[in-house]
Amino acid sequence: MTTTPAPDSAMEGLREEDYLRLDQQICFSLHAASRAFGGLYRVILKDLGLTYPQYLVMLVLWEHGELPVKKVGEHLRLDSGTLSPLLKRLETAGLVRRERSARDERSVLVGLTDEGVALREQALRVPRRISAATGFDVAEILDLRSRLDKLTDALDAAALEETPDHE
Amino acid sequence: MTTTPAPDSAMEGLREEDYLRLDQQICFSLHAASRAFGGLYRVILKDLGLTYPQYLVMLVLWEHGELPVKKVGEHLRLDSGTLSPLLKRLETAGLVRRERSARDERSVLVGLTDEGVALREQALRVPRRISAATGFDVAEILDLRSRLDKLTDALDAAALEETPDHE
DNA sequence: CGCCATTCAGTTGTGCACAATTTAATTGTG
DNA sequence: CACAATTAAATTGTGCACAACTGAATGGCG
Repeated sequence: MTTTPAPDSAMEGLREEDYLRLDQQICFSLHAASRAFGGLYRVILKDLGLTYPQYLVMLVLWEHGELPVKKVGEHLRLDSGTLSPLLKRLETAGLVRRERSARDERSVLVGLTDEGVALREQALRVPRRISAATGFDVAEILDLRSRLDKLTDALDAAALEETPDHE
Repeated sequence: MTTTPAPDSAMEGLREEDYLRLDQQICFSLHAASRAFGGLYRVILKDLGLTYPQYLVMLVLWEHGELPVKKVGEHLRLDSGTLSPLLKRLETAGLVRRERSARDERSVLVGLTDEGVALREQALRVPRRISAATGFDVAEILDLRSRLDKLTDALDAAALEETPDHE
């Protein structure tokens, strides 16, 4: 229980009740925004036959080519428990190919099939539609992105601190 | 993680390929931030025996008291498909009580048990820990919240436009 | 060299999100 | 009043997220 109090100058006058309401606001907002994004992607990606997380995996493969499952997971912050069934579905859909690495038999290399490579052409029109849907210009998007990344780093660090078996 | 690539002032000069990369950045960031938040809440809420979505439901009930399932769903943007099993688990945990409305037999009223009311005392210390973990002050949180809400509204409107059966 | 801790992918189990459907109650309209 | 349309909750089915665990392969170290 070694929580750093982080004395915020502006929070002095707030009671715990106010915190509870403020907290409600921020977690509601983030939760809602995340799901709204997922909802729009769901509609737009329906033509491609991809879900939102599947689209993220395809983006990684389009950019980096063949990768071991581990590396894909590092790019997306996902573990094998999520990726294994997801990749199996992409393989069933014919977009992705999986094979054991010869160099390291523990590792499985994930690569694109011809069909997977071809799908990139369809995907190229997705970002413009998403971008237009946000109503934000590039500067706003970049600014929001940097704030979210900063938030993510802080939250990850804090979660690590809070974890009981953290020595 | 990676630094901002070529912060061009306008979208004019961007090709579709650039869009695809930019898009990757923003959807990665939002996805990651959302899950980082979930991860921290998971750690902090473990003491209370609540998941993050369950905590959101409890916040609504602490603030508004007894409500029909429909109203809870409106506050959280969730439907009965998500809420029914979630509320059943809260009921099993002894925090929540469900009963058919006498006025409208279709409706089910969700209320807090004594135990559910009592849990609020434990929950009061959660927001301060979350807030401290973000490393953001109140002004930053409020600013981020308003941007996210604006984004959510835009995305919802766009998803509606994109829906095929939208007249 | 041989053993053991580590690493990687996969599996299992729990819970959330959401679409589509089902059932029952209510409301609106002729 | 009767009956069709609507509404509320629950159920079913798919997919994602993550913790905990399994099993196989690897690499380090005595």
